[in-house]
Amino acid sequence: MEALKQTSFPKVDGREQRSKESRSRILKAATSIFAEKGPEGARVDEIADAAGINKRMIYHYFGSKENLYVEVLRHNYNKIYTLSKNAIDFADDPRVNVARAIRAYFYYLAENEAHVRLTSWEALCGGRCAGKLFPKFFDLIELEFDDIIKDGIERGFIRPDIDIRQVILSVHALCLVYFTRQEVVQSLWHEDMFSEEMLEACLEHILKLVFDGIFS
Amino acid sequence: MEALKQTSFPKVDGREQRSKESRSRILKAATSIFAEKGPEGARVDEIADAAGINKRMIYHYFGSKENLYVEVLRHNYNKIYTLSKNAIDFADDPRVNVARAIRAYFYYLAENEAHVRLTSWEALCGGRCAGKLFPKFFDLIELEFDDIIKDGIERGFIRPDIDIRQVILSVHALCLVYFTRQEVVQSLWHEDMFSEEMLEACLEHILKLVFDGIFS
DNA sequence: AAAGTAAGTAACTGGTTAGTTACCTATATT
DNA sequence: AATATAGGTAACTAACCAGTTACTTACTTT
Repeated sequence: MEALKQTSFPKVDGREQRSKESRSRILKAATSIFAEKGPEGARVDEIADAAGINKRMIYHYFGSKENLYVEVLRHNYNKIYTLSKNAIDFADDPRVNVARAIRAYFYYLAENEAHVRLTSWEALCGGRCAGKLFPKFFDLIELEFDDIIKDGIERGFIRPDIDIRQVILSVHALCLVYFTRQEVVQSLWHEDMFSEEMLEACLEHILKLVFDGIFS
Repeated sequence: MEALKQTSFPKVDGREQRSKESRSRILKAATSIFAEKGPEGARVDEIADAAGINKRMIYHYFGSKENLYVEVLRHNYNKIYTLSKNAIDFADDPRVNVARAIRAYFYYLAENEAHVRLTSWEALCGGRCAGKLFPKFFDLIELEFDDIIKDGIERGFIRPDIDIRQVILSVHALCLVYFTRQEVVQSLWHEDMFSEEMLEACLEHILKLVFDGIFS
């Protein structure tokens, strides 16, 4: 490997590689610590420790704590944006489409605590970024659902008086609440949640509610 | 008024009165600043300024920032606890009961931003208090709804396979989301929300969803 | 192999903040 | 009127934290 010293093939463990690794270690550590403590509570020293690098390097790669935070958010929004872009896949029955979309979102939240917490901090700390820098996400969701739901209304599956934006917000709320309001979940169930069966039961409840309501 | 110097009638503007007023001014200022900035972001000096008293007095009346925060939370939970205790009022139609309960909760949230934000901070900062100190609230709600919904099931208005806890959580989620996720609301509606008509439209959507779902 | 450059370190700085101290003032009791 | 006590103030302190400086190490290029 010492033979590969041409310009186009830098040493495998060379500066460039280490640099990239440092940058991504910082971003990973920052994601978990910003998610845990929020943009105010997170400490630059703690992020540096968790990333196993010197604090100076955070300023070298990201300029400031604020900038690092924005980068963490961008990463986070890109992830779900890409995911939902690729999730579009039309089936015949609009019920199947809606159910699949809800299921995908619900399990994404269940498996990405950092996403849930980062957006929650953003919501509380005045949406310093989310709303302004990454507004595309809900535009996409709206467009996506628009197609599915208009198709459903045309074919008589969905009530024509429905407001798509309300539906999106409601589904958002119904999925999110299990992960953002764990004190409430705890105080209602008095036991540990989030086994595979429990999650599936919650999702099923959401689907039943969206499809039929609670009244018979 | 200077004549009323007996033991049982202290001077109107005496120490006791001023003391009580100071205490409640601190509590009021603390509520609004803790709600705005959270338990970490709130500054004791800022609370003192807002209350128009010296910082020393906060330590005199409440001992510590943490203690003051707990007191603010206790106050907040007592308020809604008392409110929902008094809201029980059986009508014949379980639909009327459920609709009234949802309406009351929705408008309580709309009119009490501090409550919405305080519980949101609590949810994120690890429920240092809410879950442990004030678990009675959801027990009460559960008991209350339990009656209403069992009555509804017996009389064939409500689907018998429904889990009451899931219903409570869903209603909680559906009402809360308008006030906790304003970036999402903004990015869906692109306009200022929360006029009287808009609020009523949102509530109507929630009721329709709970009563019938979105499918026809 | 020498020079240049980027990665990395440790120790520091200036500003902020929870909590304290020493002191003053007004009210209530004797 | 004298004394005790609770309400109130300003200035301080010890800890903490974002960001910086001056320096060292190691890789890459010539």
